Amino acid sequence: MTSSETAGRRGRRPGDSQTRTAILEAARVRFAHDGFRAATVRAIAADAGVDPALVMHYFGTKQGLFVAAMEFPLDPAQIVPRIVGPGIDGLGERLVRFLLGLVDELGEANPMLALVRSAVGHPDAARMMREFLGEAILDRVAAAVDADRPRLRADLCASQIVGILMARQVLALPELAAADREILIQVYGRTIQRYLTEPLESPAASR
Amino acid sequence: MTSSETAGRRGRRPGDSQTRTAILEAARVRFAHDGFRAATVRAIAADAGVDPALVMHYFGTKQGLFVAAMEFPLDPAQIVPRIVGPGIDGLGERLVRFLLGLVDELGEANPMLALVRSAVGHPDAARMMREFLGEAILDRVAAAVDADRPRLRADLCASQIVGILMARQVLALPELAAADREILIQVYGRTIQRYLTEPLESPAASR
DNA sequence: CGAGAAATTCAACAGTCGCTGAAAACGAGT
DNA sequence: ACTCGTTTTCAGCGACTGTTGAATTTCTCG
Repeated sequence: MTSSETAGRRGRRPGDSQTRTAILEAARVRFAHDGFRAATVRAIAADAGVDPALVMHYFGTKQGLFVAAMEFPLDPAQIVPRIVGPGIDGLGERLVRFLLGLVDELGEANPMLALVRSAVGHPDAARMMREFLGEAILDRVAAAVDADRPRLRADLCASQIVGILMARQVLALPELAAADREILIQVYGRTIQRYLTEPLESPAASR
Repeated sequence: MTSSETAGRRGRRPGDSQTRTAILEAARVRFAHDGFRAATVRAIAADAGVDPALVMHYFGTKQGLFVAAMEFPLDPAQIVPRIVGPGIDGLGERLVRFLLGLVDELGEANPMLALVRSAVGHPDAARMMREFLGEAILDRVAAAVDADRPRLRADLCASQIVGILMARQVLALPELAAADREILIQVYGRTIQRYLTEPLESPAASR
């Protein structure tokens, strides 16, 4: 792809340099595909048509590259109001619709998928996932609904959302991947709505 | 731990040999902790108090060790009837109760967690997870319920179950880990019950 | 007791990984 | 034209990985 006649030679290439963003894009794809540990600096550099040392020059360490690549393309302060704004009714459906739309839109370079895949065996990624999905989005959504135990409700939602990502993208469950999106939005939307609004039974009042 | 005076010397140790099962136990713990890729043969051997070469002698390859370690301690043909037997009513709750009980009971050496953690970046593990959770358990449970699209319903259940494992064990969401088990059983149980029995809206009847 | 099978370790090979230091080629300012 | 900072590659180091072949000790059976 990036095999012009100047690439491969030593020293700076002529013209404007977009190698930094090319590295970031390649990193997002690789991290989303393989997770933090299995994605190698060498492979990312090769995808970007660049020497591995250049990656270290720009981002210092592999971890630094990971943090830079996970910088999310969307600001939670903008998306949360769009989900919460129209009111409690249909909240779960809007959240799931937004999530599935995001997955389709981001394609191979999906930071959320990269975080999920990396969280396994890389605690830093698990923390980043908690901070983004939990604190930045779901905690605010749950707080907007005026119900008891908003933090627990946010965690319940997170468990179903992460499960959707794992089942569709990682496990590749066939019926789930092939299912009509509107059906998934309605089914999962009702689940999220329940986790946000339904009364959480106390164990004493068992049924 | 396993530092008797005979260990470390060359050749066979005196007495009965339980090293094979010790290796399997250490492998389950390591695979559950770190996943297939990050768990090293050397670390597993060290935990078992054994030379890495002995692992290869018994199991051939790291993949062979993985397959042997994932041999599940429970037979699906025995557990599925216990869940389905009492009837449709309370099915979801029984399934979730069984799952959470299993997680507590297995402790650190949890093959399900090992499969989830390994599925990322190791397609063989993803296939094993699909075969065990999907085909061996959930497909049968969903088939016992007489509803349309049983395969899709099984996948929906799988997505929530995998999400529970990820959220509690991998992401370690604090409220979810601290929550009362009976509450989780009831909340998740209702979700599973819905996925198994509720009508799946058609996209044409979008309302 | 003697022989073969089993269990166990040692030492090492070949590959990959993240990372480093130096050198080369280019762009921009004076 | 000269200099300086930026971009880029090269070559390599040290650590770690799965795996192997041979050597050593013990057990088992006749």
